[in-house]
Amino acid sequence: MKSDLPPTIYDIARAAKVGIGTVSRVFNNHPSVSNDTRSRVLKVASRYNYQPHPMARGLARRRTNAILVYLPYFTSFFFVEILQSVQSVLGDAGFDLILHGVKHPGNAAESMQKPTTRGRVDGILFFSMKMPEEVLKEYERLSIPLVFVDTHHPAVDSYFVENVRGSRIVTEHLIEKGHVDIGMLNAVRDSSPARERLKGFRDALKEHDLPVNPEWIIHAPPGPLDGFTKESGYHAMKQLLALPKRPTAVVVSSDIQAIGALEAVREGNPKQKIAITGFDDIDLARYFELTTMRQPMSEMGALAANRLLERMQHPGLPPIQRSFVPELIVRKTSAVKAVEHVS
Amino acid sequence: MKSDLPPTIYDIARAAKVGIGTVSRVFNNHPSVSNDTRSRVLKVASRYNYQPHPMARGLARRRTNAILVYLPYFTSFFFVEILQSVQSVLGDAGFDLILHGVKHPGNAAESMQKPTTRGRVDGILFFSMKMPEEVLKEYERLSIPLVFVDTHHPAVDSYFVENVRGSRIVTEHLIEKGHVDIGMLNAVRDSSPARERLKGFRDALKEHDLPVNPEWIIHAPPGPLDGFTKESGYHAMKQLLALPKRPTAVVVSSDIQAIGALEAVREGNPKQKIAITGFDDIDLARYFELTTMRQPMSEMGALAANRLLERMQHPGLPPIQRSFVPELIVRKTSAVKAVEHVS
DNA sequence: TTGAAAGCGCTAACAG
DNA sequence: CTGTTAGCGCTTTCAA
Repeated sequence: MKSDLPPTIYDIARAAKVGIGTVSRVFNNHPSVSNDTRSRVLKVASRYNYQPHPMARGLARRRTNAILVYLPYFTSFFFVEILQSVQSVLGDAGFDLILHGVKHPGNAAESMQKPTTRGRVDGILFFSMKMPEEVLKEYERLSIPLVFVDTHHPAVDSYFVENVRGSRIVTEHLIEKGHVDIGMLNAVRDSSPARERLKGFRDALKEHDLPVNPEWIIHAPPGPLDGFTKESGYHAMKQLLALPKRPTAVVVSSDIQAIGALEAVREGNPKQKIAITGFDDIDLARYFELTTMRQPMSEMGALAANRLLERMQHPGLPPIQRSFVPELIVRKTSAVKAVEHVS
Repeated sequence: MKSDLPPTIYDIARAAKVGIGTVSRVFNNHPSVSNDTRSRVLKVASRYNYQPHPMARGLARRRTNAILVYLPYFTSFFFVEILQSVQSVLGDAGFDLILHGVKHPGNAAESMQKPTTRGRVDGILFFSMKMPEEVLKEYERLSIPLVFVDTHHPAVDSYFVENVRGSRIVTEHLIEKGHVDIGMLNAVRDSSPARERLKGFRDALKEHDLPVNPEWIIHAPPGPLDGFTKESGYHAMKQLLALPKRPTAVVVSSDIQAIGALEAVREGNPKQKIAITGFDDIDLARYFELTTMRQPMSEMGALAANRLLERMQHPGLPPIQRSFVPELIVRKTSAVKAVEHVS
């Protein structure tokens, strides 16, 4: 006797004296069911506490009602905020979120390893990593809806921040403040936001005929989170402070690193203060009075999630590229004057 | 012609000239397959880029390889840290994580609403909320493995922090510092950690024959995250500062609230400083030099995840209750002396 | 409007 | 060691 197993559609059908097809129709809001039978089925179902089995349903219907969120090890503040809005949008649409944190964002190829992707999800939200072309091809072949966030590719819906532009904006802010000797503390060299932010930095200096001192550009060594960590910022700043000649201002590639850098400065207690800027405007930034570039994280998350929903409905849509220009938030850490250099 | 659909086990079987049973065995590491055929199947499979369909597999095998993580709207720092270790343990064991953030932790009954729970997951990790008895009963009836974290129930594996004890410890710390007029800024009144922490606070005062001034015990109004927010702490402290007679020290029910409180104090700039303590020891606490009670978050997460794995293997296991005593971390915010009260 | 039957893609006996 | 077959629980024609 299969006593305690959850009830199946057969149990309900039998108890309601209808065919399983009818029960199915009721649970799928199919119009052609008489009100009478519908309510009868519903009553029986609720008495039995019946709920359609998602796996069986998924198999038959060829969809899972789950979407995969693929992101770099999800410990960072940045993602917490985005995830929130994503979950809100997708959850309301009746989708489950399957989280997949990638330990080392370098090889996103891990993605294809696990069967997770196959018939398990209806769509994928892919964050902040560069997807290898082969992997992308594979997804396309399987024609599984895909949306990029904080990264981009011409063939895929992409929602991202204009890093180059943003980085140029903060750098110019520093220049306007009178700084001439400006350095940069960057994340891991081959991370793409890192590269873009470096470019923006260089562009700004070049445009203002300011020299780029290679000694003042410090990249994080390979490590967790691609160097977008407090520790990385801390060490980079230590390194910078150890230099005989130091910049008066430093552009840092993320808030979290900037906070680490701030700590290093505080410890080092140099007589000449250093202006510091971050990137992201995470919650913490406010506490540290950190001048930074704000990224519209929640907005990006929500838009991307909605786009994924759309694309799942209409697979043929041409990919769109939506970029956001980050906003300069001026706080105290960039208020350091560059006096000694004004001649 | 079913050209572009993902290959099924039949395609592989045909191409490798074996039965589907054999293919299945290969993919399940069943021992009784000759090395010869095994490698042949594997080769064909990789050429076809075949991957077993999780839904079909789940249906046949009666398990999903996914586990549900059920937690209060997952924006808080606390959970980010726990999630990290959970994902690590469960991910390594080959499970997917389905995240479910509850907007209003009050009615965890939402849990049964969505079909999510039914055949979609093999186990559930339930965080920081009190689960209604009826819901618990339902889970038991379905005999779905369940583990509690940061909450507890005698019938369920529970990993939690001893809030009463912890709260008493910080309070005593303040007392030892010479404080006599001590207040408490709490979360929403009916949240269970809030209640427990209040009890610990009271116990400590009582034990030391210190008066409990009801005016100095401020509960957060109903709101997001049960009042475990910066804003809640900020407002509570404002309220306290507005009082004619104020305590010299305040026990706050979480770090994040304490940080809000700190901000209120800074703004208010009272001549008489106030000692403040938090609870949790989130990352931020260090920056604010906040004295607090550290909870072993990652450890709890990992242990709970492992326990869930165990329980899924051996459903009969008796429930265990594992409590953790938080550790007092003394920093600057409690270093305020209570001079005026020493007679 | 409804029931019956044929899959969805896979696993797990059951025979060889 | 391997092929065959009967489900897993549901959706979806196809007739009635």
